[in-house]
Amino acid sequence: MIRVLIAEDMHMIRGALVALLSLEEDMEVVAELDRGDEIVAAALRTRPDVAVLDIDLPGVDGLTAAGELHEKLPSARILVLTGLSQPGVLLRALQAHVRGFIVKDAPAETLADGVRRVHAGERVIDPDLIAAALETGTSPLTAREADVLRAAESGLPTDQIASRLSLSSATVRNYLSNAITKVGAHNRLDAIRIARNAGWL
Amino acid sequence: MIRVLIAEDMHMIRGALVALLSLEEDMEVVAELDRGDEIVAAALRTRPDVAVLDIDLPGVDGLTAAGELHEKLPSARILVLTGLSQPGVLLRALQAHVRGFIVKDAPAETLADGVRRVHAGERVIDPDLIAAALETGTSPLTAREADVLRAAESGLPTDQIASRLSLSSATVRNYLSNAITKVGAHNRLDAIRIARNAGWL
DNA sequence: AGTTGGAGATGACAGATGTCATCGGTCGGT
DNA sequence: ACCGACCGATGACATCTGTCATCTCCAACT
Repeated sequence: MIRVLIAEDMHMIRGALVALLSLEEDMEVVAELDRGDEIVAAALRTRPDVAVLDIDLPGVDGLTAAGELHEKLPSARILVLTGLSQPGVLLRALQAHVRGFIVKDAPAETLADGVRRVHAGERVIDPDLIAAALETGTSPLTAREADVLRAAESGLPTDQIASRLSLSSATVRNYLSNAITKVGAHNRLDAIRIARNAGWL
Repeated sequence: MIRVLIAEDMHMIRGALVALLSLEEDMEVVAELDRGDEIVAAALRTRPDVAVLDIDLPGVDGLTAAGELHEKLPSARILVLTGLSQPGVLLRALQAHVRGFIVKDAPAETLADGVRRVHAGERVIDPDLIAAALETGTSPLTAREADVLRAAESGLPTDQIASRLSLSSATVRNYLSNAITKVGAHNRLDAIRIARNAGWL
């Protein structure tokens, strides 16, 4: 019997995924979470063999939780489940000792299959995603450039981004200019879109 | 036995929802779709009592499909399932003769329950969503203003938006300026974000 | 010890963006 | 026949953005 922990923020999807896994004879869902910051505690209590984590969770995101979980309970194999396929995210996931990476837009059987294979010690990663990740490569942005882009996302003008990050507004413009050039965009909006799709933010 | 059609683009989620509904004694999933433009044909073939439609589907979106379906097969009651809760979308849904509106972030039982109630002729709408919709009100944007905002979304500069819509670039700036003022934003990026969240695009 | 690269800043400049007043045309309502 | 609302356009203006050259400071390599 494979003991499974599952973390996914949308209740209905989570319920549905649990229903899906419960149909399998050799699996048992031992914990259901809707936030990232409860994962480690729940895992220590329920000792799952496999943890299925969504990436964007309230509290802390799935990848951060994955890193912590690997430290505190190395016996639990981690399988990440993600909606959008952002290549950059895959690299971060691998650094967090994630063993499997499945996109929600895959056939339903893939999940149970992935759980079994990860439990058996295999790595499970969508080949298309590997290709995309290699193509996209690692993020060209420095930490600050990424910070500024993230702040720009909410539509704030340059000077407000500056005060939020305690920077000079001229510096903010420089970072934005660098970021725009690096990702090959024409303006900040474009840059945000590109960086988001690549998973660099 | 309630005959259910289900349309949702992410395979795994769709599979999971089907698994969820199949657990109910009084329901039967008679059709599974992953695109909006196949909904009507599939419905005419399988004659479902209730159609569960996701909003953003490839082909045509769920609401457009809902309108068509209501015309071609009025006996099918429509239940819309959506991820983000964008108040503006609810209004469009009601105009498309949708009988129920459920967000994915609701307990799993809500779905089966919603299907049953819609089948019985009731309307099923999340109370929080109704409140949000009333607060947000109807879109303040004219058709063209919305067009321009949508075109601006991909990060194109003003003159390229203009040529794409066959407008003068000065006109584009006027529409953008109007839109920015109407939604209470400070620049185009801000306006896009606000309009998206409200479901006005 | 020297070099490289990131963080942070300044000043100058061109071009993009947002605002405003104003115009003409069309269409639906009263 | 008239009014109002939307579409489309122009010109002028102020401000915001994006680019570039240049500078300091600091940490990490070699």
